[in-house]
Amino acid sequence: MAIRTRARRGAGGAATVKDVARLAKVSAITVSRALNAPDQLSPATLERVKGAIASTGYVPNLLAGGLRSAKSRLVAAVVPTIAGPVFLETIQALTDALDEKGYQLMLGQSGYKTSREDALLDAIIGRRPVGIVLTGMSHSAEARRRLAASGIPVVETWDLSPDPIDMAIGFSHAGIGEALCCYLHERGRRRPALISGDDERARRRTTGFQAAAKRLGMGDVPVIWVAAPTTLASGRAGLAELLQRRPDLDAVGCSSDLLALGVLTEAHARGIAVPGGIAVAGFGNLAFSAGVIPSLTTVHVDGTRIGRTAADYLIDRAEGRAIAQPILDVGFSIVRRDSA
Amino acid sequence: MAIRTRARRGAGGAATVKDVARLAKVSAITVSRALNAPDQLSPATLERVKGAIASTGYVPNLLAGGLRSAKSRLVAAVVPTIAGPVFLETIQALTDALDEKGYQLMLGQSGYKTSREDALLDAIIGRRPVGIVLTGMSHSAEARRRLAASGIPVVETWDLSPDPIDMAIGFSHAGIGEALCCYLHERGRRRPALISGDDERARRRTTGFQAAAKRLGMGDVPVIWVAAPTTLASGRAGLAELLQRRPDLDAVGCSSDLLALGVLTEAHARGIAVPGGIAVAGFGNLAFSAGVIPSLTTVHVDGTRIGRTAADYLIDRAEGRAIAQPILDVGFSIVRRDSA
DNA sequence: GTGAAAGCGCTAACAC
DNA sequence: GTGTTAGCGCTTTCAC
Repeated sequence: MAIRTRARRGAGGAATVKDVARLAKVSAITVSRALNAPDQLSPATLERVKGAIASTGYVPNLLAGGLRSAKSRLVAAVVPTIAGPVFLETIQALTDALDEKGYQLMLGQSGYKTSREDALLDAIIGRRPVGIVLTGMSHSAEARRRLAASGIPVVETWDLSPDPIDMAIGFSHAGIGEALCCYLHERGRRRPALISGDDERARRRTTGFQAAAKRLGMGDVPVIWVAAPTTLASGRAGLAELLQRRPDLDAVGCSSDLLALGVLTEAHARGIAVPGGIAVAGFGNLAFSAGVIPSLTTVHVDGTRIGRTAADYLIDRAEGRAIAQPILDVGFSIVRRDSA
Repeated sequence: MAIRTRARRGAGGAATVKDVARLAKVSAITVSRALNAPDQLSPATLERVKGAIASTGYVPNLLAGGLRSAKSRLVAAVVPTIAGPVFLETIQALTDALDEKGYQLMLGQSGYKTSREDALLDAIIGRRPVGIVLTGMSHSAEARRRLAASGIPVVETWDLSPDPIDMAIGFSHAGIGEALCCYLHERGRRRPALISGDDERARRRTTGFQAAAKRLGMGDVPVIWVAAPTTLASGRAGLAELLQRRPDLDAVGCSSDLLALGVLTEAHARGIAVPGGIAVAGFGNLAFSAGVIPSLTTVHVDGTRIGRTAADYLIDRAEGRAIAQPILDVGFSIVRRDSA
């Protein structure tokens, strides 16, 4: 009877290496090798072990393996919220790229509230991920310190801070604001206004736009600040308010395509021609932006590339390879369409 | 020297219970208790241990803890793709609810391709999560078998299959199709058509709609099938094609709000009045749906409730509580707006 | 090509 | 209240 002690299958416990080993008449380590280094085994043994794995339904416990080998094959990503459409491409690409290489993604939301950020960090660091991807997160000094102290590779994305914690893949938000302002100026617009979400990155685009406007002699640019996440409704309300403040405006830059769609909608409701009366530009190049009438001029950022590169960087680090460009500017492009 | 052997701080290794224990002059288990059962300790010891934790920067290794206690505090969620806006609310609510109770989310994408589904399942089961949330996933028989064999609690969401693997939180897709058909019929529409994504759940809504139409004597309902993910552009193209097939149609039901926005756009481009000429209805009640002109009649499903309830169910299970309603119908509602 | 022993970092079980 | 011992399931190391 004592022999059957470990055969506690079905009683809550899953099959372990030992169960498989016993069945295949090999040692535990041979089972491990059948999965991690199959070419170290003779074909015959390999076959026998595989059979035993199949018939026991054995699925290796990655907690145990990760503990021993100090390789968790887990990557953590933190976004402010997943409900905004902005970072989805990046997360999608990240998950896919990780999956291809046998890594998994753990997702955390910092949710614009700093209070829980520390608990979230502990939960992440505690799982000893091979890397952490920070996306659109404005982290406290304390958070930065803890991340650095943890020694876990970190990639900050969707931004290019002057002194990243570790690695960074992003672009210049101020640069986008400037570029958009110049774009509108070149097309003859002289009285632009902005509708912007109140998150940090949108704010930086706004500042960039205003600086460029000043330089180009377009004077002060009125801004409507709306609470993130931005919506179509706030875009409509924003245009309405802007028209009161400055009835002669000839261009509206929006910090998201959803806001821009709101502006298009409100303009249509009021009989204002776009781009005849006012030009409208968005940010994000969402799925609907090409299809609306008039089609929406916007700023495109390659979120997929950001996610995929972040995965590559972290896996390279995990596997001991050097990163050629730890700070990578992926740039952006203005997608010229009918609305501006 | 031998005494300092374990003090490998900085050399890649993070602080462990032992490091903290040594510093606080207690045993390892006392450190463990300071974190997991603080009221079992005297205030003085607790204080000392906390100080040691702070000064070592100790973050418990959850892999080790999870291995020993067989409690991973990890929940896995699988979605077909995160890039569609449909499941976001659910994932957001799930993450938030888990976070509140000290659990984390691991995210996987089945990506419409069944091939990698098995590898994904192994990666998930291998981490011994306390539960798995399946969202909008059409799983193979083999996948069902493996999940059931794993003994891990499973919640299937956004659907109500007749024989769930374990638990289910969703609603009837066929019921939505029927309800929408009746809604249009009541409003005097007699020649409806559909534009539908080709995923399984959309297909079920379509079938429900057609069955109801037949019962109400509206004859065959033409359907345009579009590839998932659905876009505004495919909605525009869909309406164009429908008008060729059936120039006298008076209502269009869409399997997503994005498709419906495409239909509104195309109708506008062609000078067709909505709802005067044709009525338009969507599905999903996305952020923009209330704000467009005309505002979009659509079907609302409480994705937040689904996510939150899924988290509750799995945590209840993990902590040994019974689930009163393992199969929960959260229903749906038709949001009556201007377009229909 | 295969195995035995040891131990990753933590906590359950049982002392005291 | 606190400590000792053992062991979760795996893989590293060294042996043959």
